[in-house]
Amino acid sequence: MKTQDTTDKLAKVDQPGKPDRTRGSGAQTVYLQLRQAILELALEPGSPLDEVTLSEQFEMSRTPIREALVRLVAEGLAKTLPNRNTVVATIDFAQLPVYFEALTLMYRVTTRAAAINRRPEQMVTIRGFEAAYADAVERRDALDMIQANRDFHVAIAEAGGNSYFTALFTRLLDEGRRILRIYYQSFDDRLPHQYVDEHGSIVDAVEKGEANRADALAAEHAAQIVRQIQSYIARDTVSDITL
Amino acid sequence: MKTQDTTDKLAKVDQPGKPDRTRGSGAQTVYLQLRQAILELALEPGSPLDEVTLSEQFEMSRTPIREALVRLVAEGLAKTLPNRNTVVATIDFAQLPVYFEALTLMYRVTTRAAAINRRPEQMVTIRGFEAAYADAVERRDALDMIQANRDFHVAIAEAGGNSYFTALFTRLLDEGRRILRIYYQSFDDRLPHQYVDEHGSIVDAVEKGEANRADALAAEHAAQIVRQIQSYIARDTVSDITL
DNA sequence: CGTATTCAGTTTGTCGACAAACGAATTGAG
DNA sequence: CTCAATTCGTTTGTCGACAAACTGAATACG
Repeated sequence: MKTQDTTDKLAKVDQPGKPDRTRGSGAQTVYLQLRQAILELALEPGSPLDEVTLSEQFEMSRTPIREALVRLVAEGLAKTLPNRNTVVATIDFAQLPVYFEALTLMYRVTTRAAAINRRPEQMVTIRGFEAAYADAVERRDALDMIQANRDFHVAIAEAGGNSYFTALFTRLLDEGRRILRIYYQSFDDRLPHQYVDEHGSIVDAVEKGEANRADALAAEHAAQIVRQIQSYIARDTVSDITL
Repeated sequence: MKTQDTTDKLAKVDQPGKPDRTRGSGAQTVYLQLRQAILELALEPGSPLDEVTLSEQFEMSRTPIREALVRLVAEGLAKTLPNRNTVVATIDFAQLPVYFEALTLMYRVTTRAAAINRRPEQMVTIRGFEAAYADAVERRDALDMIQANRDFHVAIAEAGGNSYFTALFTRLLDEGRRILRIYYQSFDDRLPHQYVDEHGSIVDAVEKGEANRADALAAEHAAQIVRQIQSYIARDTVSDITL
């Protein structure tokens, strides 16, 4: 993405040290960028993450690159073949039911907890992301929808106050972006509007502290999403994509 | 008493003059050993993980040490202070309620799933760990109790077939070893025997595929454990341990 | 006497280099 | 012409070195 221009080098002769990059930021930068690229499918599942190539692209040594890769592997977003190379983690469609099961439970648990533990200032944040989602739907911007939807539910989870649930939920939602991204490009506009309404109901239940209702609404919301993705998969026979 | 040197805590058994170790094993070895030491409280929470010291102890360069530390940090077992050093993660007793909440839910969910998805050969494994736990109770070996109890429930979780739940549950149980270890040294022998009975009931429900009963039993089992730990904490006013 | 500053000392973050391990291409035998 | 052994090239795993950033003590200044 960042192509080096030789004229730049010549123009910057008077600067002795070239890469002004704060000390601890190397690995962190690479980690965040790679992570983003993987979740956005800019890096396809299975594509190799070559250390020397990356070190050239990011204009730094292999060491910070390596640290970023180790972190990604620990997070499950990449996989290292010993003595060989590291590749972007593949999406295993056979594990989708299990993924949906976990996702649904986390939807329910975090929303229920939020209804019990929410504080006023957290509701402001939640409402902000709710509006952002509605706005993205209005503009039919699928990417912003995904982002705002994620932020909305993560905010609810944080209001729930259980960091273990929040962590798992966040990971599930982020991992889901790789699936959702396919999904969100292929449906009509009716569903996002329905989700906006469902978000409204959830916020209402959370704010009023109605835990059981919040739980039920979250369950239905999750079921709605799962149903749509499943129908899309069934429709297009993506089953043989063994990425 | 706070000035413990990590040297004696990680006694190196390796002596013969050949530092030949298979290529990819360096970082992995350090990671596993440090992880074990942290979970066993051989490395106290808050104690520093100095890279050069560790590299001397393990007789290897700082690079594999560093990779191990990065992994531990990613897993939440250590924390890096930028440009300073890395320390063993502290146990935050204020987060205990949240921990118990997550632990209880995972007990329930994994046991329920096992009752639905278990296969015969998995029951064999489960019964094996069940016996191992009973045996450890018989021998009054607290360490083996912790280990067998963990293996028992992880085996059940694996029979449940949801890798997301298994992963979170495993992490919770392992993290819990740091707490359980204190706990298991301080109670009378009555409770472990009760746990043996509860394990028996759970296995029975799982084997018969009675999901609701398995769920309820797991919930009660978890509540029992939580109750005991809480009473222990209340009894000894450990509240000011700000590790 | 208290506060700000300077000056070591220590530990990390990053670098370039080298050799092991593995896959692919090449060669040789049947 | 097929298949096995060998060589070659590429990528990783590990190493030692160096400079930056932070800590804490010692010092100067009000």
